[in-house]
Amino acid sequence: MATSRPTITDVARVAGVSKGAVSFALNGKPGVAADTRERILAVARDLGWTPSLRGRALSVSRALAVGLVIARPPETLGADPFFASFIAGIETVLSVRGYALTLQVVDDECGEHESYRRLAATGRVDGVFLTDMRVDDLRPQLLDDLDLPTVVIGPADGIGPWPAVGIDDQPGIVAAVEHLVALGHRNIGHVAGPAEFVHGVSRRAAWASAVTAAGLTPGACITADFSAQGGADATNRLLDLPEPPTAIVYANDLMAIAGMSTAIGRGLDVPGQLSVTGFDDTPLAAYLQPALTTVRTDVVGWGRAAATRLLALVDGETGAEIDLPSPEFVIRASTAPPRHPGSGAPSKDRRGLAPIRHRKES
Amino acid sequence: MATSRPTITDVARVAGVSKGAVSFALNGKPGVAADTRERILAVARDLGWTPSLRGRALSVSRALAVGLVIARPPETLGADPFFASFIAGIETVLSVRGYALTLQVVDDECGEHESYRRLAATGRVDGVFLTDMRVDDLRPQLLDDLDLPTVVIGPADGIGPWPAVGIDDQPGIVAAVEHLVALGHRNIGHVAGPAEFVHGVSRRAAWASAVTAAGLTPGACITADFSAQGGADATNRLLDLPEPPTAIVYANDLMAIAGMSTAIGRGLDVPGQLSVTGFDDTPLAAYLQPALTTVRTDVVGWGRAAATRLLALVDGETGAEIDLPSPEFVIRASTAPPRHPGSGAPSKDRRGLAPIRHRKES
DNA sequence: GAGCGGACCTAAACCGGTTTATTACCTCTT
DNA sequence: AAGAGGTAATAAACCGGTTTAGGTCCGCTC
Repeated sequence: MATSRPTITDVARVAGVSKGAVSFALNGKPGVAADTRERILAVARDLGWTPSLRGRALSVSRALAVGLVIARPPETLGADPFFASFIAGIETVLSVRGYALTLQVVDDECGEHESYRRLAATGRVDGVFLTDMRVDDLRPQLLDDLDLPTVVIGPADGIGPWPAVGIDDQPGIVAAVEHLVALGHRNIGHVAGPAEFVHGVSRRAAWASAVTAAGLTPGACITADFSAQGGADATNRLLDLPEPPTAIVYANDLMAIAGMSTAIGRGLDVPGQLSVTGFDDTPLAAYLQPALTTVRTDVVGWGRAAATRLLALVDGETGAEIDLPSPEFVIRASTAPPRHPGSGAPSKDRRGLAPIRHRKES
Repeated sequence: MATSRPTITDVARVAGVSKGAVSFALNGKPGVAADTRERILAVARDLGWTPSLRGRALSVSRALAVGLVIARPPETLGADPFFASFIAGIETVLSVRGYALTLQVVDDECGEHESYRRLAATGRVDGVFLTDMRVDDLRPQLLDDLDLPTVVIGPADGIGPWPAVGIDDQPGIVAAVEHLVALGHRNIGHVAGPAEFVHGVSRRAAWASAVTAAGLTPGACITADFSAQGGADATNRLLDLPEPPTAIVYANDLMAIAGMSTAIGRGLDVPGQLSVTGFDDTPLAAYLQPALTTVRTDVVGWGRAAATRLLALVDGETGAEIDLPSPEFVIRASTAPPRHPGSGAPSKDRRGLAPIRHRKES
């Protein structure tokens, strides 16, 4: 059994100096002669000393960790590519600063508040990321009361005075609508996320205004829940309408894929009879049949930016606004000109022969 | 600005007793008279006292946190439903014990070792979960050397003496093969995960032995990388064979979905001309066209069991082996009897009319 | 040569808990 | 009445760092 790791006291004893001197030397602070500093560093290296996080955390009154609380049912969480990339981005920043990420996954909104309270009360983290912002979200106020530095993940507008790092959803949705309009679609529907979420309503608003801006009246819109089941149901309802849309803009990929499958299951040709766009660019999107036209955002960069901002806040700095690249619209095979009434029904084989219309494709 | 939280010293002062007495009272230890205990607890409640994790962690020489290091590219990570559910399961156990989960996401295997070393050296965690086990994995030995309690996530056999919590992959794959054989398939191919991963080789072995057990010779097997791209490529190679398989067992859903789309893109009818099975039961699987026949495991329960075992190890107990339910085979629409040469090509509409063969479907 | 300032280093306090050693006091034996 | 044994509570050490308050020695100034 390995004897426990050396402490700063061991280093001091071996080097023949005081604890304080060792601390100064190791942190590059003045008050230690050059040769003494060398000696101390050498001893620390020989002994294989590394600072104890616990000792340091207590001493500096910092947790040296930040928190991310995710309140989602595992089903929609598992199919969402966002968090994996986002966390990967966060880590790149945290790791070089010696910070760690504490993750909590809770069921409901109530558990989420409880989770934040406990993180704050026990001093487990120095700050948190706030995701899945809701309209009139109570959490920023809660975290303000708890004195916990917070970075809101999402666009800054409309959420009040709290610091936010986000990518504006709208250009992506607008690009999708404009693309569909250019293809000749005149009846463009939308499957929205829940109205309680900011990214649900903002994407819906972007769809509506882009359609209006094109001189068209918005088609039908059905609010779903970002889940596969929700996407499938919403699609059925849209296609059951007397005048079903010829194109549907979905608020995320998961619903888009389920919707696309639903349409195909009903015997429709996609994109011949129905064009479909998603949002997220799931790893799967490019490998579906037909490949999904969607909106891609630099989620890793987003995580990096959010972490940078949060650490700045923790350090007491205001932290400058960080600009993120706009989302990128990726055109694949799930969108095409609408089949005009009277034109013959193209065979399904058309899919394989669809002209390459990729504007960008990694 | 809220004055900082009350400490145990504050409670002691207000209650008119010593720090030690407060500590005893709060932890239910003997040596405190009943009425004194009452008084102390009342004061603590009034002051809104909560123990400082940092103070306690230093004092008991525990981090009160466990770690999970994930070494995967964000692309395959984002599309894998495993971790979301797994982490959700872990949390249910950790939260009631006051433990937290520290998550690290790293790029490569090298970064992973570095990550573990740092977690151990700084004392950031009391134990770790080990996922994505490789054949001849060096990590258990490393963690043994680092004196960090470890629970291997995966079947216990073949990984040496280390404690493991896992679900045996094999029954699921065997069920898939038997199902396909029962449908009349005689040439069953496999798209495997990388040979370096335990769950890659074990699923492959299960496929091979099940096919052999059925009195058939295993069809072609192509090793891919669990990614969508890999699944698509492997599928193309299988279908380019002189005698392509009539059914393919994929080692995970992501490859199965990409493979199924590839087949459809080549003009094949699924399941008419090619049956497909996956593994994982992604939230999307049930909503594809055709819906994917796959293997579902209780990943949340798995996470719970792993966390229970790890906390037991951290407490110095050996921790009993925990039995997990066998995976469940979910039959959907991507599997059907092979079309015999000479029989007419059924129309695609057949899909919608496929007989209900669901054995279990939530 | 007393006074001063700076460089270098030590002792000790501190962060907020837990735990051990010790003391005060009470009761029961013998 | 002295000693044993138990209970209730306190003081102090401890976990491993950081940081402040001093203290010593040195050269420099006037």
